[in-house]
Amino acid sequence: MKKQLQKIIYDVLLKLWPDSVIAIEDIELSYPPKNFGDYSTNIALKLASKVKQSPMAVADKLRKDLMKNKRGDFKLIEIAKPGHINFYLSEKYLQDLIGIINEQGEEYGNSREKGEKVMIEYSQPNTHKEFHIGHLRNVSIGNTLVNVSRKAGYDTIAANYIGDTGTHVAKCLWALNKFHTSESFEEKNNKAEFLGKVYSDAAQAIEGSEENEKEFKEIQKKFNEGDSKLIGLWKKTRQWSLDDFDSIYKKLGVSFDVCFYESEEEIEGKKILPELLEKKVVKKSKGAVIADLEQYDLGILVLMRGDGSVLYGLKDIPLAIKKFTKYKIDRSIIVTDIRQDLYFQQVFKILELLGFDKNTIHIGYEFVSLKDGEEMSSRKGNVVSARELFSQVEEKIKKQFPESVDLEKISLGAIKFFILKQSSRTKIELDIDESIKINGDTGPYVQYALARMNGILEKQKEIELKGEKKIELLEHEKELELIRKLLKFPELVEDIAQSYEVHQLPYYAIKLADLFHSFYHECKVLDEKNANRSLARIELVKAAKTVLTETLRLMGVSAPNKM
RNA sequence: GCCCUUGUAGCUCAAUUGGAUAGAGCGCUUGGCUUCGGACCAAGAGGUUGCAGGUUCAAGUCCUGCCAAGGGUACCA
Repeated sequence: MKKQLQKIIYDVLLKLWPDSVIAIEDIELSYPPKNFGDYSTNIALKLASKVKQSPMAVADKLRKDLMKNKRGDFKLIEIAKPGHINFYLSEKYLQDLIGIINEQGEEYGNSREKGEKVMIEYSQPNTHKEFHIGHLRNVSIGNTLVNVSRKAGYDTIAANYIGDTGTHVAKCLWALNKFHTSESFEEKNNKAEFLGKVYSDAAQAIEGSEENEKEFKEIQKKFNEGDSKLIGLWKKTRQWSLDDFDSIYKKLGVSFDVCFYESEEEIEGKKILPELLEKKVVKKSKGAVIADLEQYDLGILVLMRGDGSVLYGLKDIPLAIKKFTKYKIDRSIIVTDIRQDLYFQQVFKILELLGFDKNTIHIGYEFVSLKDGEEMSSRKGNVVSARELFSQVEEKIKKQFPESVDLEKISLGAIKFFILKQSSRTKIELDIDESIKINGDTGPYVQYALARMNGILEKQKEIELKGEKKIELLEHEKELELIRKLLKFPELVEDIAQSYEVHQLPYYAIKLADLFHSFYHECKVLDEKNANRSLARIELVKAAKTVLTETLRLMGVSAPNKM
């Protein structure tokens, strides 16, 4: 609707003030406050000084011409102080939308193919470390972006990039050799959890002792040189972590189209280094290899240590190049912790200097900390693992609803909603008891709305409604408000694909659930005495169910049929 | 030191990216099931948007200064 309306306004502008016309995309349409219509434009305010008339005069002229072109979609076009033009959709337009939604089903809200290829890299867990609740924020955001991007018509590749090598791995290997025999760890039940523990113990042991540090450095050197025994241990333990990640992804309902590994990119990085030096994008300094980006106000990035070991940057560059050349993408999106923002600006600048001045975007989110304000750090060993969070929340929900059969769906819904609801700019201080709630603005609240819709649609099968479906009978304020919300869904998808602000999705879902609950209390759906209207209301419930289910799907949340 | 982000109701967060009367939930006060599921609904109280200036038809949003919190800033990722 938004786009059609833009076009209509544009045509009128063209006719009235051909000299002052602005680009069609610059005609802003917003959702006005309550009782000011469905759409609103401030174009008259913008145009007033250009055409040297008062905003209200401009608005009034526009309105008169718009009235002639409005067709049946709008019942009213008004102007309001200081120069807003407000559009009120007709009841018929809203009623007809229900038929459109029910016809399109889950495809409602899909945009046309945009012909643009996008890769979204997210998750990026480290092997040999615990998968903790901070990683959950990354996965929730990344997966939502992928789903939204696809729905908005972009050819989207979901990518993972696993940190399977580096200092943390060497530390873990050192500790495994020193403190554990192979028999002792072969029989562990949760091997990934065990590895995480070994890693944090190792980190602390090395920090506190020079002797340990020396030993570890030797192991690290041997590992980097390809010592066969260490490589064997690395391969085995690495697989434990990878298996663990797979099971977590499965539980979360996310999947990746491609998976990159740091151990592989490290080799590529070494290969590409001579070329980088030759092109003078990087240089040697103080024994290390650096990119001096001071002239761009981006400081200095170290790509290779003095001892010849490869740092993250030298792996990310060949990876980025691969994304653009091998996968032929037009836009590259990387989701990580906000603390890496400068780092990625540096990497993107280096890519630009190499001639890859493509569309590269870093989406940073603030980190998750624990309630006491202490930062989670797997090095310190004070992390709350994702699994621990799952089981604690499930337990909590089980206590509340002992009869529920879909604890997993409900608790995952609660967790993902809680995480996604906050804009990526805010820090999340997590207190499991306080944070993951089940009433109010939460996942379960929305799931409950869906369960009610299901309840109605199930019950409908048991009764006989003798009548004729008359969609024009939907004229109750609550019905129309609900439809108005459904109308906005496609525009929301399009918005998020542009702004990457995934938190709008849970807010939309909550508002939609809200309007449904409110409708539910005011309007009885199944009413044999009013069969015609009942049949129409069933169509509305179906449409609401479709849109709400689809909204949740974008967030990676599913809802139980019964709660 | 320099750079970035944040500061909105008692608490946790929104605000269509410069638009109209700054909105939700939790908590608090009150009301609602002989009814399609009360994990719900309806109503109320609660605000100098950190402080002070500036820009314009219009500022929570932009610019300047200050205060407070967090992060980044050459060998972590």
